[in-house]
Amino acid sequence: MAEKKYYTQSQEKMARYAKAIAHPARVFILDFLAGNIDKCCYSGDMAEDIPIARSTLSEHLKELKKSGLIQGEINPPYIKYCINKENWEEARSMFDSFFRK
Amino acid sequence: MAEKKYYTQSQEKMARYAKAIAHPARVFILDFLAGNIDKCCYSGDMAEDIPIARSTLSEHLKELKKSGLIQGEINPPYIKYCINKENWEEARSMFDSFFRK
DNA sequence: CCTTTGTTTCGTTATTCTACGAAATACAAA
DNA sequence: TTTGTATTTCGTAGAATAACGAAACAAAGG
Repeated sequence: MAEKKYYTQSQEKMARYAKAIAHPARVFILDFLAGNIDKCCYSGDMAEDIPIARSTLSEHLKELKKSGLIQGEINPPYIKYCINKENWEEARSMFDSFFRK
Repeated sequence: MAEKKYYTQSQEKMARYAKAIAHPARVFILDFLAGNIDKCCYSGDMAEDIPIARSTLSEHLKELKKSGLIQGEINPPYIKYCINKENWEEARSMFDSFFRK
C-alpha cells in the first residue's frame, strides 16, 4: 500500500544521513576518518581508541557504510575504511543548504 | 559510575543535533519553520500539511524542542513554534566544520 | 593442514523510538 | 459556568537500536 509521503526524497535522505551521524561513536569514527581522508584506516586502528567491543564497533561501521558516508575496501587481511568522498560531499551540501534556509 | 567517555562533548552534541534531524517528519518541520523564520508557526498550521496524528506531531515537536533547535512560545490559545536562532546557528556551524574536515 | 590475526555475524537482552487514539489541560468565548 | 478550540500527555504496542560475548570467516604464515 502506497503510504502517503508528505516529505520529499531529499528530506528523507537528509534524515538518513543525520541518523548515521546520530551517535557519538559514529561521530567519533567519522571525525577519525575525515581527518585521514587520503590515508584511510583499519578497524583495528580505531578499536584502540574506542573502548567498546569490537563487534559493536563493527556494527557502527556497518551502519555508516549503509548510509554511504564511508566505504570499506577489503585489503586482506585488513579492511580499509575511508570516507566516501562523493556522498560525503553530497551530505555536506545538503546540510549546508538545510541550515542556510 | 563514571562511564569512560572516549568522545568529546562536542561530538556528543553533534550526535544530539543529528538525532533531532534523523526523522523525515522532523526534517519537514524544520524546513517548514526555517522557511518562516520570523513568522513562526502554530502546530495546527503544520498539522494541515502533515498527515500524521496530531499527538505524533506533538511528540516530534517535543523532540525538536528538547534538542534546542526550536522553541515554543505559549501564546494562548495557540503555541507558536519558531527556530531557536542561537542553537540553529550553533548547529549550523558545528555541521559546517564537521564536514569541512 | 593448522594456527594466528583481524574482522564480521549471530543470538540475546535491554532500551529507545514511533505511532495511534483516548483522555487531559488550558484558555476564550458564549 | 458550560462549551469549544488547540494542543499535549498518557497508555500501549510494535519496530528499531545498541551493546556484549561467542562463534564464524577469510586469508597469511608457519
